[in-house]
Amino acid sequence: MKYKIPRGTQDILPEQSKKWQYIEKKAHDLCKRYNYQEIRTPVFEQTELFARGVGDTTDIVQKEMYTFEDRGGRSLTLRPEGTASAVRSFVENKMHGWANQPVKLYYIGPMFRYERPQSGRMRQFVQLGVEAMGSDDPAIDAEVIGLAMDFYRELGLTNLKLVINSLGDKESRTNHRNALIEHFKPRITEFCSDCQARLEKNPLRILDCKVDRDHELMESAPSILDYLNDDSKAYFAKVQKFLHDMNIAFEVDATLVRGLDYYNNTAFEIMIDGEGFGAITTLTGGGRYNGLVEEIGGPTTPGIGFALSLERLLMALETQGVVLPIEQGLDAYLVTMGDEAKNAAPKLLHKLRGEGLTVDGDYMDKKMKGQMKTADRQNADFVLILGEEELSKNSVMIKTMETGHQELVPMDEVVDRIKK
RNA sequence: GCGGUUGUGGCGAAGUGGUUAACGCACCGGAUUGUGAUUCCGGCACUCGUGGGUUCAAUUCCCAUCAGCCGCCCCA
Repeated sequence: MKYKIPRGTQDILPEQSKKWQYIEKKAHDLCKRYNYQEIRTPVFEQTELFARGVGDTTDIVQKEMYTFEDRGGRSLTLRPEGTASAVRSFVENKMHGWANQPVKLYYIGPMFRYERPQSGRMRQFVQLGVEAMGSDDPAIDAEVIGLAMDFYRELGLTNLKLVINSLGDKESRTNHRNALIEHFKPRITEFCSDCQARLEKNPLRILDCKVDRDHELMESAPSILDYLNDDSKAYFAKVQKFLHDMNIAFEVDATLVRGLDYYNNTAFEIMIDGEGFGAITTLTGGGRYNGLVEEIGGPTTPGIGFALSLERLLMALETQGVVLPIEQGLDAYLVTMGDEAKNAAPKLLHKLRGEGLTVDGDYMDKKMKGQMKTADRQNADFVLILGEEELSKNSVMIKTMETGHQELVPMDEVVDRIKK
């Protein structure tokens, strides 16, 4: 084969795209109920936006971006995530001046990261992202988390685990980070090579290392929760109270770290339990990013949001055997015999479709038997048989496929007959 | 960026250094000249991911490369 799909991408074929349409519609409906409005931004942005927004020490920026130069010499990047774009648009369109605050936005669209593909990780993948900017009320943290949980719940997913943590403000984070380095550094050689690399890069990650989980220094390591200042502590307590009030189960994990630089205070992940799901169990990641709008050039504005992958959602639905209520099949299939009937087909099909019916007919010049077989395969409720006999009586033979019963119906009663 | 594993028709899957590359499913045609099941009969791979090498001869051996899958890192 001469041409192949690019690595880490996929064609979503009709059988799958039905599911996509279903979950996308669910997302739109749910966001509407929560009063979040859709925003559509370009799939590429100035490279600098991501370097600045996502953080130039992150893996995403350092080694995963699709960056290219356009003919005008501008450095552009296919978006690796959606928050930076949403914030850019917030600032550029001066949304901080909008009458309704906070500004509550969502988007669904493809993101791009240059990584080695594996289960649940593609180079092009689709995220549903939700962002609320302008409020630092802990109630909106709970709202955003609740939206994500509702989305999964309404689609029928079970065995979900909500994990939350507080990363504190910038000062708390720096202090904690230094404490961690001090804690591990003297004996870092006792740890795996990954952890040794993590020490300077991201010491927090040492805490959830699978290799060294039983090392005695793990238990005694300083917890971020002990480094929160009073405001951060009170804020985190409020978020937990609201989640509790909303009857949303969660657990606090002081080792939960998010990989993007912009997070502070509330951080959360929604994970899935269960066999056969592969190594990647995080379905949703999100958190608060109070410094980001300012970083991008806007006024000081708090924000919180999350992103979830639709591919991973579909995988989860698949492994849990959730069947989505997707309609399929035709209302009717038109079978014709003879040239005269064949010539009358377009007019009849067009009329039926104009009445809102899902119908199809033969374009492969098949014999009657073949046409019947096609109708059966396509799950048609009715077969409309049109031959010389029917034409001469200005009628159509309507066969109910399930029962096999059939009767001759005058042409102008066909629509009513099928609709009921 | 690193590691493991796989690559034969639309799909699944055998196979061998040398004559027509099994079989199953699907599909197409016929038996049934106006009817979807089943059954029976027939059809359906100038070719074994791609490129190169070894050989009289390669789908089979060697090398490279690309891709899929799984994992590490990281992330949604």
